[in-house]
Amino acid sequence: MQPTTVMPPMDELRKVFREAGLSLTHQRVVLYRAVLEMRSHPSPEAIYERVRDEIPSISLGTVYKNIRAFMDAGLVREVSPHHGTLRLESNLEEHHHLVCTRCKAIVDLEESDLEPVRLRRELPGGFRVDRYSVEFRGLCAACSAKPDLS
Amino acid sequence: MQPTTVMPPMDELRKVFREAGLSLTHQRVVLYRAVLEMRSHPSPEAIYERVRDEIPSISLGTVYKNIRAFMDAGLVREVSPHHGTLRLESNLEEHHHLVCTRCKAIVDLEESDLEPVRLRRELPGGFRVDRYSVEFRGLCAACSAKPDLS
DNA sequence: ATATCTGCAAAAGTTTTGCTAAAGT
DNA sequence: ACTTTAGCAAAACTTTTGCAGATAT
Repeated sequence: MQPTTVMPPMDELRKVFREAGLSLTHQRVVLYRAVLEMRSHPSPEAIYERVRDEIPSISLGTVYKNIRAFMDAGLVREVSPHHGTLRLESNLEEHHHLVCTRCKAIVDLEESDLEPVRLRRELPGGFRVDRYSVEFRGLCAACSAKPDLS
Repeated sequence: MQPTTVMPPMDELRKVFREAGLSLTHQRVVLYRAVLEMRSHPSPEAIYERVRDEIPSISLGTVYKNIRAFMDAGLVREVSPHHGTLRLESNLEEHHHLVCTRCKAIVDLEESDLEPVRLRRELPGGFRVDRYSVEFRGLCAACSAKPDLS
């Protein structure tokens, strides 16, 4: 198992939430713990299903609101910067992406722009890789020139 | 500019579409050319806006249907394998992902599982990279054991 | 002539928002 | 007491689907 996030005890949770400006509700504690425990990169729906065992009356809206709060506070992250709407590419060659997290612009990098990626260990059992690509996230020139106003 | 996809002449388009089992409609030709020309990894909405200059009566439904047809035929690809629903992660360390394109499972690879990624050239002007990660796409053991049935 | 496609509208899925009562500080 | 949150419902947004008339083969 990877040495990832450890379940924080209640008094540390209190601190984490206070620093994030989030008040400490039962729903929030259960949701946060669920996300830390679930190693599967869960969807909001999956979290909702899971948390309902503990709080049957919780609403999906509450799940979404808290996920957003956790993301805004930097407690969790979303896996893909362009979830939400489909983005297409016609470049079928192996290549990589530069992604602006602000304006969602995507720019291709040619495969030859990078040294080949090399694994140091075997991949987890039986996974068959078709292809890989490297995603560089950051801010494009235009967005990093503008003020943040968030 | 990258040596990406070149605009195919009409008789080659005819061949491409025939091999994909797609009949040659005006809308389809205009849509396909639009996707090849747009280097911005466009969304369906962006393609719709663009194509409306040429075919004002085209419907958004037709855009979606043809995008799906192009993707199924392998003429274009979607940038992210997990668009459509948000996926969360609580691992805030630098790491990489193994993604099953069939069941959408996501597994973390530790940063130390890979040799560091090295660039051979400067990035396009002014882009500020916050972090990068490598995404390996393929089939997990369970999915590659099952038949395709698509 | 037959199969496929377009446009339109309805529907399904995902996420956000507004409101009031409830809970946290 | 005051502020923030939960639950609920409505709404917004993205994508898919069903169908009748139009177009392609």
